[in-house]
Amino acid sequence: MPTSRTLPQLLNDARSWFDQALQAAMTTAGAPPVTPTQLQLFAALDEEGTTISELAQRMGVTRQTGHQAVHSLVAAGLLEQIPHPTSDRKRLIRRTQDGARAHRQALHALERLEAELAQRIGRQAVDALRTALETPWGDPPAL
Amino acid sequence: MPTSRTLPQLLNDARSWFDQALQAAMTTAGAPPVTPTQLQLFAALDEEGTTISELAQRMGVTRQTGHQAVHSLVAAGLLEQIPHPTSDRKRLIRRTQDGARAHRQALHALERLEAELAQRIGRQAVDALRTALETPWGDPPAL
DNA sequence: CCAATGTCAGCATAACTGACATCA
DNA sequence: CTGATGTCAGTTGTGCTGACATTG
Repeated sequence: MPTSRTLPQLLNDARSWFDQALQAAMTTAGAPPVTPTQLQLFAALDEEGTTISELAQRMGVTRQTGHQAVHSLVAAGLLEQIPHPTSDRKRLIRRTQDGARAHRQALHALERLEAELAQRIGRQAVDALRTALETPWGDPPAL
Repeated sequence: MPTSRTLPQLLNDARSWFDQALQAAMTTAGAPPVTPTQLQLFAALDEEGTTISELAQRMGVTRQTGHQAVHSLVAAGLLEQIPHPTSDRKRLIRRTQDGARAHRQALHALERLEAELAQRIGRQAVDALRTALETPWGDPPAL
């Protein structure tokens, strides 16, 4: 018996489980395939609209990476860029109607997945998982 | 207050925490930078040597992806390919001495990281995390 | 002039599929 | 011949850095 699998591996497998299931759920629902990365972008948006720079900061990626992610979602018709009310330099990112719908569908699918997981490994285990992950871990240590 | 972050996001953040810390620990130790992906490859090896196809199966990736990962580690001097005793077609992958050393260092770093995490969020929370992740989740549901 | 913002272009990594030679 | 194996080549997705125009 080899030593137990490492936490990074286990975390990765868990993430993959959700990724695959979310993809499957969205495609069978005929919805645009929203990846968890894109879902994270949607979650970082607010209702009034958000600039790309602000969005990138919230997601913890560079401005350019944010730009690219937004660009592909604009191309897919799920986001739109509108002029900023007070500044010509800034442009606000907003969900289109299709985007808002896809966002709701994805969130709903995740809720069902979490419920399904609770049935499989126990509600208590899922809650403990959430709790451990939601507790702030602080900066990665240098040791 | 927006609804709580999704589990895939939380899992991703946790994985990133380990990734960054492991990278930092290895480079400050002067060791070859072993990514968690590469660590997973090492974990899939057995002592006698393993074929690329077998390795890829254990990692859950394609044969070609496995080949590529092995190739870069051979180039880095951490793995070597030796002829198979009974078949000319197969070639066995083994760790070099450097590879075995880097592997041990990485595993040790992860142990210390897990201990550090236990100090920050509690041993109980870390144990619960492990337990929830180690419980078999089954196949991703189709819903 | 300076700093923030958006954008374009290019690079790196890690996954994938396709194609092909080889050998049990 | 067939199937498994190793390999090469190309594509995709997602992150990065660098460079540049625009504008407050």
